[in-house]
Amino acid sequence: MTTRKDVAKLAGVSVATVSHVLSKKKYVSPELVEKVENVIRELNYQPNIIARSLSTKKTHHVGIIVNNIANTYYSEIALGMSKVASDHGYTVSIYFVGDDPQKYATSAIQRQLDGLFIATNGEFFTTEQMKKMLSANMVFVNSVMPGVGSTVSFDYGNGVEKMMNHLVELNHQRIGFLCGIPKSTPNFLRYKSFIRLLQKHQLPVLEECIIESEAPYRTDQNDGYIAMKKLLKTNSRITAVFCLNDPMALGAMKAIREEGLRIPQDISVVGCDDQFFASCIEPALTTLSVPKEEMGRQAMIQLLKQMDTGEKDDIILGVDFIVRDSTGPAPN
Amino acid sequence: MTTRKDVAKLAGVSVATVSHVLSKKKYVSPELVEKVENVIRELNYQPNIIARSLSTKKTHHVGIIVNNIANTYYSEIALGMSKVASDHGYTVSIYFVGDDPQKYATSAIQRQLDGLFIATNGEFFTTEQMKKMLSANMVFVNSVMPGVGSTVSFDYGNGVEKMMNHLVELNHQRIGFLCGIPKSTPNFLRYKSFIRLLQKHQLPVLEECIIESEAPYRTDQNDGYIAMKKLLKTNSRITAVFCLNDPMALGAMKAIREEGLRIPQDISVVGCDDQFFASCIEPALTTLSVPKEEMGRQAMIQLLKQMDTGEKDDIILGVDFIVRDSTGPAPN
DNA sequence: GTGAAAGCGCTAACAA
DNA sequence: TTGTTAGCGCTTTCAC
Repeated sequence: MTTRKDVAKLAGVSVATVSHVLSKKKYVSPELVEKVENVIRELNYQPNIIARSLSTKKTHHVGIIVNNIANTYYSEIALGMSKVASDHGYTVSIYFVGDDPQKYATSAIQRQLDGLFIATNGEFFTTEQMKKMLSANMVFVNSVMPGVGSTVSFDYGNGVEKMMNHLVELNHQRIGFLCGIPKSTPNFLRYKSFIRLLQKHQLPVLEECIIESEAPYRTDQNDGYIAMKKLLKTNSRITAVFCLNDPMALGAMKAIREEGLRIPQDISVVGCDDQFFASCIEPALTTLSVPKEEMGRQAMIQLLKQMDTGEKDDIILGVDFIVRDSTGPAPN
Repeated sequence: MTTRKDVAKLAGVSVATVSHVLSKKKYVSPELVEKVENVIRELNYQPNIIARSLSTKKTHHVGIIVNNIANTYYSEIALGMSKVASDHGYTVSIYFVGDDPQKYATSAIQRQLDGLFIATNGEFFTTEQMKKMLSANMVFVNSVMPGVGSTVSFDYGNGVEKMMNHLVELNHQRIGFLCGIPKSTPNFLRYKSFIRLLQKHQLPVLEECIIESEAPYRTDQNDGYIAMKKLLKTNSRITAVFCLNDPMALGAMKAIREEGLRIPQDISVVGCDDQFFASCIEPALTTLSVPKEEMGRQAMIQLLKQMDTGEKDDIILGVDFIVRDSTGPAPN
């Protein structure tokens, strides 16, 4: 490994001078600059970021904690983050929420991460743990965690409202919700909005038609399938079902078909997220569309700002409602 | 930040002793061990990995270069890697193949990554670049890159063989292939096997029915849709189509439906990867199933081995063929 | 303008 | 058995 010392020796200058031309923070005579730059090129010298980090106490390394990177919802968010991060010289590491939250917290501290994104759908860390995690440093949150750091979130409330208007227009009255995670999850906007809007439209809140999945709450197609089977077994004669996300909707559609019911003639299905397959399946899925990559981008931008100025913000990103073919008029 | 020095002072021992109890490599009297451990707990001391790395020249940090993490194919591989990595105290950072391969190479060097996985479907780096990348260190490859590092790959050849047997049994003779990436891609096993097996079964190689996508080769549902439209326009009267992956198959199915054709009565469709949606869509997709998470796991295991012993291996993972409802007898 | 040197937190060889 | 100390490669202050 070639170090700054090697460069200095070959260029006949001091190590400090090499640093100065590298950082461009101090004036160095053009002759030396050139000489040093030549040697750097010649030796193909690459500064050691680890050493720099130790000295500056800035690692330019951030982490993102996600539920399940194999879910495109999270991976697209991660993609957005990575793009912005990369443009700013940051490296991003991925931590999967697995067994032990403490483990990630520990690693994040020991690695001296400059920042951390929390992109999970539950409350995996307590505020206390969070604060400790980066010793009062910047922490990013996607699901809301007041006071700890900036937040970037989707305006699900608004999205759910548009969806409910749509369903009501189509005369749906008995509407189920495959909510995936526990109703009691803090800041569970989709759930809260769902209830609020049922009430607003004076529709019944059918408790037995709001189906939570079992831990570990994968909220994937399989959870959706199971939940929908359960919902159909209740015999509640719902005419429409809202699903936490598109994979769950996909599973739900399968369950519906297996019962010999048609979509949307017998049951309308609404998903959430507008994942890549939503427009391709048959029938194409009506869904809420959230700007996932943009969220990742915004999150990283907020992190950068927070690291720079200490300012914390709460960003809310708009949600679109996309009507496709999986919703139709309620049957009589 | 509390350092080892703080611990030493409070415990009334030397910094070395603290290290010794931490590393457990040297005997320390039980009394001191306890004293030190108490102080560590009291101060909530966390060793600084950055500093350790600088000293040991091991970062316990690996990188993975992927095409598109938003593709579950890659994200599941990443998941497998991460799990094993995490179990061994490694952190994994993700690099997205974007504009500039050089950029990742540089970052990997400067960050002193211990290892690097290359999980892309093209030849983004030359062997030369690779070698330089980690100064003859361990590099992992998913698509084959002889001599540079260990490889882990899927036995696509075998999978394609099973698939072709299936199609031939169903009397398909004119078979298309949405191959996504250029046919000329090195080690393009699926393509090579496809050709080989057509010949083996004495079926025609319909050049105009092997559709490459356009750069940047996203090989997603949209590429599949476009490619299938193109294929149908050739009027080649194919009765079956093999797709590079499941998302492309999904797009292809949409294109087929739009032309008023039925699956599988008019055209049989085969995907590849067995992604999560394959079994849920209608008709359920016949596809090659590859153990993605297992591949990630194996890759990390190989990396660990390579870092430990220097041994390089070539692992080949089996591929299953899963018959579902998107394939049926060829029409007359 | 340039360079010497202290220090970032930790490891590990060597002393005591 | 425990402690001293010289690095690891880089930054940065402060002399010269």
